[in-house]
Amino acid sequence: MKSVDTKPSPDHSAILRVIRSIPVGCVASYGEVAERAGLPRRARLVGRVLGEVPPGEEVPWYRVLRSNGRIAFAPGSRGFREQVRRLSGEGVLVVSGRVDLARHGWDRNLDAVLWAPPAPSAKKSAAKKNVSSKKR
DNA sequence: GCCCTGACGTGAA
DNA sequence: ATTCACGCCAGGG
Repeated sequence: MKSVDTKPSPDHSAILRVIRSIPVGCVASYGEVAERAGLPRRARLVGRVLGEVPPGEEVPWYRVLRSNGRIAFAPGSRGFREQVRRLSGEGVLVVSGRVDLARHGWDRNLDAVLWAPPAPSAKKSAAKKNVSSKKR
């Protein structure tokens, strides 16, 4: 036997390693994963690798989304529903196939969360008595 | 080896 | 918010 074995590509394992390290309840974009794996601009490779991951592997593939927080699968498709289900199961809110990265993003800037942005509803209702009705 | 496709990303119109 | 054009790169035909 010379070289008929599988492909232990370092990039491949690096990507899986990063994905496996995404905390529960958090999500990351393909681009982020690629970057953290030392492969900047290789977002597509991340998608390809995930597609090759055999079922049964302990890889939280569902925590990986597009850079805009949208699920990569076509809405309504099998994978789409499965991903929504899994994310919801971890407490990640998914609205219209989309996740609020400022809230669940792994790479999110903590300032955005700790500083608490001004009430966006100040335009419609000029603060009646309940300043915050959503978030938290 | 060339061409097309794709679990992507970003900037511009 | 949407659509388009490009950039990137591994596979498959």
